[in-house]
Amino acid sequence: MPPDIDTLLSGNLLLSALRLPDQSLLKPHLELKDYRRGEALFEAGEDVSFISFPLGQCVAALVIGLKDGRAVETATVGHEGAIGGVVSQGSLPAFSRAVVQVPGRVLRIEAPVLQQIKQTSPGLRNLITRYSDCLLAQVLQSVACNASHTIEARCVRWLLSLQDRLDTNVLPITHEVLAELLGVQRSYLTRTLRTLQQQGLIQVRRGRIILVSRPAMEEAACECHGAVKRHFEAVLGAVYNANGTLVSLRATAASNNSMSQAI
Amino acid sequence: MPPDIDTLLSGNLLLSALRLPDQSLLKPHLELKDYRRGEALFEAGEDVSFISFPLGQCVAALVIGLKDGRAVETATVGHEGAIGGVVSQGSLPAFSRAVVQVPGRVLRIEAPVLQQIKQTSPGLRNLITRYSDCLLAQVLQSVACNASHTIEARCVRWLLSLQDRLDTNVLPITHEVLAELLGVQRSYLTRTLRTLQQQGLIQVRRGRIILVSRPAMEEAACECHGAVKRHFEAVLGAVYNANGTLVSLRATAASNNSMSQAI
DNA sequence: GCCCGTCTGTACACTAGTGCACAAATGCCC
DNA sequence: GGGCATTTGTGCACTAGTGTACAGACGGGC
Repeated sequence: MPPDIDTLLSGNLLLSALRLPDQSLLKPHLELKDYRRGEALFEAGEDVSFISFPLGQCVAALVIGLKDGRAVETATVGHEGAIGGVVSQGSLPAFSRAVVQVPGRVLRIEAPVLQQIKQTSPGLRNLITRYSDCLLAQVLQSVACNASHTIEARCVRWLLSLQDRLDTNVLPITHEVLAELLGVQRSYLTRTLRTLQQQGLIQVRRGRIILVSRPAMEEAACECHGAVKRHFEAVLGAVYNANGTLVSLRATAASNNSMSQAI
Repeated sequence: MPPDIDTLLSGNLLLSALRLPDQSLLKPHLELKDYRRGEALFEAGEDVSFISFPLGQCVAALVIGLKDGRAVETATVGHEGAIGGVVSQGSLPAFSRAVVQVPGRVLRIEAPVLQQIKQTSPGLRNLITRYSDCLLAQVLQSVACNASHTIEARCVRWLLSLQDRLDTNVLPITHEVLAELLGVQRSYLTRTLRTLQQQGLIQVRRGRIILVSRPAMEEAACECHGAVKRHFEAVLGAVYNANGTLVSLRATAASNNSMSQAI
């Protein structure tokens, strides 16, 4: 039995924030797709033909490949966002690779079709603009973070931000992969994770990391996690809550105003 | 004598890439403003009310302030671009601070007015979208760069990217300021600059750094400088050249196509 | 042409993180 | 329930970069 489209839409915070008429405009064009860990949504240099909205637990990342073969993560996108031509509006070559970190499903739409619909829907335009701004904020903060913070703090930040996008405290990732994403040495990361475990923040298992104490993690993380989250709340908080449904992203405080003009 | 508006427009590559009718739409709303080194265009958290187009040699930077008082540069903007609500389209709180690195003049326009004009001008919309994508690319690359490359390589990258925006090889910057922007220790940066001087790449003077051999610098820089530049050329190359005037940004190769749909 | 604040050079002890090699453990598959 | 690939743990030598302190040099302002 094919899943109900409305149920699917509700798996992504952006899509479910749209008013019903806007949702209706999109529905006929949305396509459901399953991704496995490691699969690429698009490659650097390719024209981006689809914009994808991760559903539920699915998490993808924007990754920059370097000459020496490393591939560093630059942004994480889960059910709070969208990936693929969000800023460029499709039709331009992708600068980064998009790869699935946590497998799952996405709803995707052809970029030109989305552009078309945006012409007629201010709500959709507004929503995507707001998300673009948050995506940029996330990346800006990471530039400063990578220039300034220790691997330990960055690692904790990363774990928190993955958990924000899941609803479990068991994070499915190996040291190897995490080290690659952070752009650091695997052996050193193992030692860092050991330290965190000794401090009682996490439990390390083969292929997964279990968060034990979220408050202690937030203490140990660099400020960057909180800074980005606050920006999301300021810019998209009220939007996410607009339809009074899902209040995810583990809202810490009341969502800021500064966006009374609504969507 | 007030400077001729057309001469001013030609000082910014985005503005001068616009077709004449689009330029005419903007002209009545553009305001000329002078900035001194260190002045802020806007502060983090403020609503961004203006979008500014740096003219000639003027260079500004997006800067993220950290708790410990450091302030790391996340993006550089000169006469090839614009700064302030480029992605957010104004009307949202700024996530970063914008500060002038190299003094000069900008043409600025109120964000809501620009939004208004964008409604009626596909060329303007397209241009700003393209630039937004390049800005994002620049920042994405910096995330990976800061995670992976040595201070020496990053420093050389930074010097090159500043020179791209000036037309001189004398860069007006102190070790202190550059170290802050890169998020590194001043004393170590001094040593790094010494090394570069010994290798014959630069000359170090009080308050300025003189590039001696651009080819050697490009050799010593990390790949990031080139990667970002190629993306600018792919996405904006033909646009910058559209009016057949200024061909700046030290074009290395023929500008790529992939954007035949023009602006 | 001298003064003084700012900028640059350098020394030193120290820590964070690299790079590599290999051993040990886990857990999935049959 | 044993075998085996993958993942994790750890040892070690090394380098890059921090943090701090202070001396010296430059050059603009008077």
